[in-house]
Amino acid sequence: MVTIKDVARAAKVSVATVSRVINGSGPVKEETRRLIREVAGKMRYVPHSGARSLITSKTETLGVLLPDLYGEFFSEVIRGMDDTAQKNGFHLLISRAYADRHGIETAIKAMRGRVDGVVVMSPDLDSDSLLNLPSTIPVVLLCSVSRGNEIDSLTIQNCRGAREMVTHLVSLGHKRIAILKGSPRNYDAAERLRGYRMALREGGITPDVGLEREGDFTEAGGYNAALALLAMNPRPTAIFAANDSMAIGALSALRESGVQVPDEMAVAGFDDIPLARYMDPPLSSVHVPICELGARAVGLLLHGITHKNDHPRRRERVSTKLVIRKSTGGQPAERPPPRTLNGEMASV
Amino acid sequence: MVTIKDVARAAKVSVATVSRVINGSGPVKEETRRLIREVAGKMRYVPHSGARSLITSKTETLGVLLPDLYGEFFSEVIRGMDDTAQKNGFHLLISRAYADRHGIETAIKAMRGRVDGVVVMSPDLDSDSLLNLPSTIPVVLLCSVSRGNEIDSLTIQNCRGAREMVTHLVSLGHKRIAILKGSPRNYDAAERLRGYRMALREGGITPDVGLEREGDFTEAGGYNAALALLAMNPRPTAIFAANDSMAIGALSALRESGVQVPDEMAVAGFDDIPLARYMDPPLSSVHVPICELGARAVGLLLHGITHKNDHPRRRERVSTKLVIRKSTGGQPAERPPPRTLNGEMASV
DNA sequence: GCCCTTTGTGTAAACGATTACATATTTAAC
DNA sequence: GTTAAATATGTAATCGTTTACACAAAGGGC
Repeated sequence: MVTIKDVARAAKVSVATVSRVINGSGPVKEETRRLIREVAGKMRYVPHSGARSLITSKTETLGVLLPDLYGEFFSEVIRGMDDTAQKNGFHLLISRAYADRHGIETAIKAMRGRVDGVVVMSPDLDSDSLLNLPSTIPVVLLCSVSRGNEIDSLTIQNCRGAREMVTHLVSLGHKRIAILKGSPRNYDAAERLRGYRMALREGGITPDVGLEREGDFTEAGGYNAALALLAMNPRPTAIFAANDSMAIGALSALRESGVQVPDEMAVAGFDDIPLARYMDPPLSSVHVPICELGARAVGLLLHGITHKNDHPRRRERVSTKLVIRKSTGGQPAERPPPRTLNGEMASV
Repeated sequence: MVTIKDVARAAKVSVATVSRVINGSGPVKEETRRLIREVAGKMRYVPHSGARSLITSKTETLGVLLPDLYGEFFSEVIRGMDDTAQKNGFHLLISRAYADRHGIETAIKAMRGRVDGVVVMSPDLDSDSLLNLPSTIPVVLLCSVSRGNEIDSLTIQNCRGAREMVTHLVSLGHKRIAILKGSPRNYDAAERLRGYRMALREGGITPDVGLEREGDFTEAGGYNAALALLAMNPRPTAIFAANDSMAIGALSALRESGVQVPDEMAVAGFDDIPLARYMDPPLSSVHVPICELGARAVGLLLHGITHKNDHPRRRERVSTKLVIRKSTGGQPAERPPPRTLNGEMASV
C-alpha cells in the first residue's frame, strides 16, 4: 500500500506538505498543490483512515448495537441511520449482540477505538444497567430507557399508539378485545400492553387477562395465539396484535379457520410495515416511522459527539399514527398508493 | 481514556509487559501477570483497537457495501454475514452506496484502513468495472459477477430457479405465462428472465414480449404491472413475478379486481421471503437461502483475507428450491409451520 | 566455576497519519 | 533599504499499540 511518505518522496516534498494538500489545511503554493495532486492520483494514494483517526482521535464511525431483529423493521431502521450518518460523513459499524448486560458491555468494549459513539437498541428491559459503562463515549438508547436520566434515549410512542388503536376498536362497539402481547421483558411490548389496558378502562371495559395472550413478535406466534383465541368461549370479537408480524400470522390463522375479517373478527397490528396494506384484508395498524427512528437516534448521537458527551441528556419519542384499513371494518378501505423509488410513501 | 501506558505506570512495569499480558504473548511471571490483570481491570483499561490495527495491519473488520435494499432480504443477508463474521472474530462496517462504479469506488476508498476486505453487493450489471480497483484488498462480489475471473463472486441460482418455477407452471397446463421483470440493469432480474424464457421454449411456447412487463422489485410495481396484464386480451393465465414483493403487489391487485387466484390466475414469486406463506392464498415461490447467502459471502471473503488475496478466484452459487403453495394451484396446500425462535424454518 | 539455555523484563522502533513549531522565502509597507 | 507580515515548506513529536532486540537473572549440565 502506498503511504503518505511514498507520495512525499515521489513529489520531492515533505509529508507535511502532502498532508496539507490532502486535507486542504495550511497554505501551499498552487504549483506544488497541483504536483502533489497529480502524483497522489497517479500512485492511487488513499489516506489510511485508521492512522488518521489515531492522531485526530476521531473515527467518524458510529457503532450500532442491535438485538436479533427480523424483517422490515431491521432494514428500515438501518436505512434511517445510514442516511443521516452519511450526510454527516460518518460510517456505521453494525453488530448484533445479546441484549443482556454482559453482551452489550463486551460489544461496546470491542468497539473502543473504532467508533465515536454507539446507538444501543436493546428492547430488553434490564439493559439499563448500562449506566456503569466503562466509557465516556456517547451512547444513545433506542427503544428502551435507562432508569436514571443519564443516557440519551429515543423511544416509540408505544402506549399512546396502542391506546388510540384500542380506543378505535372500542368505538366500533367491540367489548371483548384480545391482545397478542410481545415478550414481557420487551420494553415496546410492555408499553403497548399498558396502552391497551388504559384504553379498555377508559372505555369502561375491565381488562381480562384471559384475553391477553403471550406472543413473541413472529408470524408463527401470532398464528398460534389466534388459534387459541378462536377456541375460547365466548370468543373475542377483535384482536389487537402488538406488532404487524403477529397480526399477519393471526390473519392467516383466521383465514384457515374460515373466520371472516373484519365481520366476525376485527384485527389490528402495530408498526405499519409496508406489507400491511397488501394483506387481505388490508391491515389496520399503528404507523411507526421506522426510518425516522433510526435517523433521529443517529441525530441524537451526533449531538452527543459534537458536545463531547457533556450535554444535558434528552429523552425523545417518535410519534405514531393510526392507519385504519379494512381489517378493522367500519371505515372506507384505503387503496395502496404507489411507493416511490426511495421507499417513502407518496401519501398516507 | 486510560491507555496501556497508564496501566504500565500504575503497575510499575513497562508497556511491553502489559501488552504481553493482554495478548497472552511472550513469557510473563505469574505474579506479574496477576498484578497487571488486576490493575488493568480496576482501571477499566480497554485496548484501543485502532492503534492496535495500525501496527498489526489487521482491522478484524469487514466492509459491506449494499445498494438501496428493502425488506426482509436486507436484514437476512446481514444476519448471515454477521453470524459468520462474529464466529471468526470480525466486525461489520456497513455502508449503502450508489451501485454505480464511482459510488462503489468512493465507498471502498473511504474504507481503506478500516477493513480487511469488502463484500460488494451490487446487482447492477455495469459494476464489474471494479476490476481496476486501486487496492489489493480482498473483494467478494455478491449477486453479480465480474466479466473477467479476477474477483470472487457469489450469486443465486437465478436462472435455474426461474426455469423450474416456469416449467412447473407449464406442466400445469398454462400457455400464456406473464413475467413481472425487474430492472433490466439488474443481474438477478436478467438471469431470472433468462430462466423464464428458457423454460417457455423448453415447453414449446414461444416467448411473447407483450407478456414481459417491466417492474422494479417493489409491491407497487407488481400491483401496477398486474393491472396492466388484466387489461390484456387475451389475458395471461399465470404470472411469474421475479421477486416476492412484486408477487404480493400483484396478488393485491388481483384481489381488488375480483380475479380468483389460482383458478383464474396463477401467481408465483421468487425469494420465498418468510411472509410468502402467510399470503392469501399462500404464495408459491423459489426459495433462496438468504441468510446462507450472506454467510457464504463472508466465508469467501475470509478465505481471501487469510490467503492475502493471493488465491485462485472462485465463483460460487447458492442453490434455490421450488416451494409450491396454493397460489399456483394444482398441489395440496402447505400449512405454515411454526418458525423457531432463531428464525430458521422448523421445516420446509 | 563456566557456559548455555530458558525465563522475565525493558527499550525503542515501527505503523501512517496530523500538526505545533521552526525556518526560509516572498511580499508589503514605509 | 530595512523591517514586518504573510506565505511556503520542513522537522519532529505525537496518537496507542506491538514486537524485535537487548539484557539480566536464574537454572542446569559438566
